[in-house]
Amino acid sequence: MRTMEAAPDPRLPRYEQIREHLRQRIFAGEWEPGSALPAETELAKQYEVALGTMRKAIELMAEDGLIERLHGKGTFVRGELQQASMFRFFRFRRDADDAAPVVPRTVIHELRETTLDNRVAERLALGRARRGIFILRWRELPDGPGLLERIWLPYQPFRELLKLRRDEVPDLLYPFYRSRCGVVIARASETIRFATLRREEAALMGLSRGAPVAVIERTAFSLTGEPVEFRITQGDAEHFHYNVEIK
Amino acid sequence: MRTMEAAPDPRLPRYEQIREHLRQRIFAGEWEPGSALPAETELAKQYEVALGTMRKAIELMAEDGLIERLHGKGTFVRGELQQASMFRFFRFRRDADDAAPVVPRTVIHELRETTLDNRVAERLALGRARRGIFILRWRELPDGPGLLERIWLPYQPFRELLKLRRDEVPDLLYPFYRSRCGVVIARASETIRFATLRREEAALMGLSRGAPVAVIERTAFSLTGEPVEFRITQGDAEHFHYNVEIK
DNA sequence: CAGTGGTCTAGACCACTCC
DNA sequence: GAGTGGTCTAGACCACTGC
Repeated sequence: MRTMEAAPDPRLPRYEQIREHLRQRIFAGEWEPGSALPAETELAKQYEVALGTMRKAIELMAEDGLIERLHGKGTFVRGELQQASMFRFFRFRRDADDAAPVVPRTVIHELRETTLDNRVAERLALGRARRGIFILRWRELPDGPGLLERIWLPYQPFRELLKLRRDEVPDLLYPFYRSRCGVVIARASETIRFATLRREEAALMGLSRGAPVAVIERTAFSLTGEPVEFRITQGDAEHFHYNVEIK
Repeated sequence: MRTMEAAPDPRLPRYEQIREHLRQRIFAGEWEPGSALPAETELAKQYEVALGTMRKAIELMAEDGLIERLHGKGTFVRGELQQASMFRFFRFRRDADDAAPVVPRTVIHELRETTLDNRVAERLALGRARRGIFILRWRELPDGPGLLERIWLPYQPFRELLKLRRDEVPDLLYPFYRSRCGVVIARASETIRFATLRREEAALMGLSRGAPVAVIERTAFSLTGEPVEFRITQGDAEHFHYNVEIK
C-alpha cells in the first residue's frame, strides 16, 4: 500500500509543516509505538527552527493524541487507543474506584470469512475488495450487563485472525491487531442510538424479543487514518448511561 | 453573593496564576460578555510578564471557551454557551446543511414556584434554600421529533421568570437568564440514559405508555462555576442519535 | 494607516527522571 | 550529573481588521 506523502503547504506556519512531516515519519514507522522521539532540541536542529517553534509542533501532535510527553523522560509515540472499552457506556453495581482494569469474559459465537455488504464496505472505504472477516461475540463483566458485539474487518491485513480457533481469540483485539496484523488503532468514531431486539439477538443476549437496547456503532481508524474496523455493539438499554461535558 | 477570591498558588507557573486572576476579573464583571479584553501587549504590561507568557495564559482561557480570539480584532469575552440545543441529540428528516439556526416551537405547560426536592437541590448545590421554580414545556421543530422538558431553577436569581405569562416565556432561556437574571451559562454537564414513558408523560408527548425514550439530564453552570439550572429532557428513542470521537 | 493577534527567534534557567 | 521536557524572557516581524 503506497502512502501519499502530501508535500506540506509552504504557506502554512512552519510548525504546521513540521507537524505534518513528523506525522508522516511516524506513520512510515520511523519510530515504533511506545518508543521515544528524539529530544526537542535535537528535532529543532533537524528542522532548523528555534526550540519554541519545535515545541509548538510537538504540542499540537500531543493534543491530537498521537504522541505523549513525559516531563524528564521524553516524547513517546502513542500505542493503542486508550479507554476504548464499550463498557464505559454501561452502568455497574460495583462502579466505584475499582481502578483495576477488569478484562471482560468473552465468548466467540462466530469467526469466519465473509463477503462484506454495502453498508460495511462503505464504512471501511473499500472499493471492490469485498472479502472480509466477521466476528460475533458476547462479552460480560462480573456483576455487569453483557454486550453483544458484531465486528467486520477487511480480509487484509486481518486474515491472521482466521487461523485461530474460536477459543484462541484474545479478549482484547486491538493489541492483537498491532502485534499480529501490523495495525495500530489510533482513533475511533462512535454513534449511539437506541433500538429494540430482534428475536435472534434476544436469544443470544438472554433478553426478551423487543427489549430496548443501546446500540453503539464504531468505526476504528489506524494510525494512517484509514478506517479498518467496523463494529456494532449492543447492550441492555436499562444499564446504559453516558456523560457529555459541553462548553 | 460574595465570591471567593482564592489567591492563586504561587508555586504554579506564572501563566496559570494569570489565567486564574483573569478568570476572576471576568467573573467579577470587569468586562461584559461580548466585549474586548485589553490587547495582549497591554495585559503583559499589567502583569509584568513577557508577551509569550501572557499569550500562554490567554491561550488556555480560549481553550476553556471562556474567551475568543479574533485575529486582527481582539480578544473577546464569550457570551452564551454555544451548541447547547437538546436537538443536537435527535435526528431529523431534513438534517442536511441547514445551517440556518432554527428555533423550535415551544409550548409552556407549567411555570410556577415550587419546593425543590432532594435530588434537584443536591444538583443545584443548595442548602436549606429549597424555594425554586419549575417549568414544564414541550418543544418541537418542523419535521422533527418533539421533546418534553422539565426545568428546575433556584428562586434567586430567577424569580423574574415568575412575572411572565406562560405565552411570554421566550423559546431560548439562556439569553433571558443573562439579560434579565444576570446569569451567564458557561458550561453544562449532560448524562444520557434510556427509559420508558409513564402514563402522564406519554399523554403529553403523544406517544404510548411504555414507549422508549432517550433521557438527557443537564446541569448547567454559570460563569462563576455554580450549578444554576437542572433540566431533564426526553424524546422518542427512535430518533435519538449521538456521535462521539475518541482518541 | 494604527492596532490587533499570530509566528518565530535565541537564548536562560527550572523541574523532573534515571543512572 | 546528564538528559529530558517545562517555564520565561525580550525582542522582531508577519497577517489580519478597521478606519
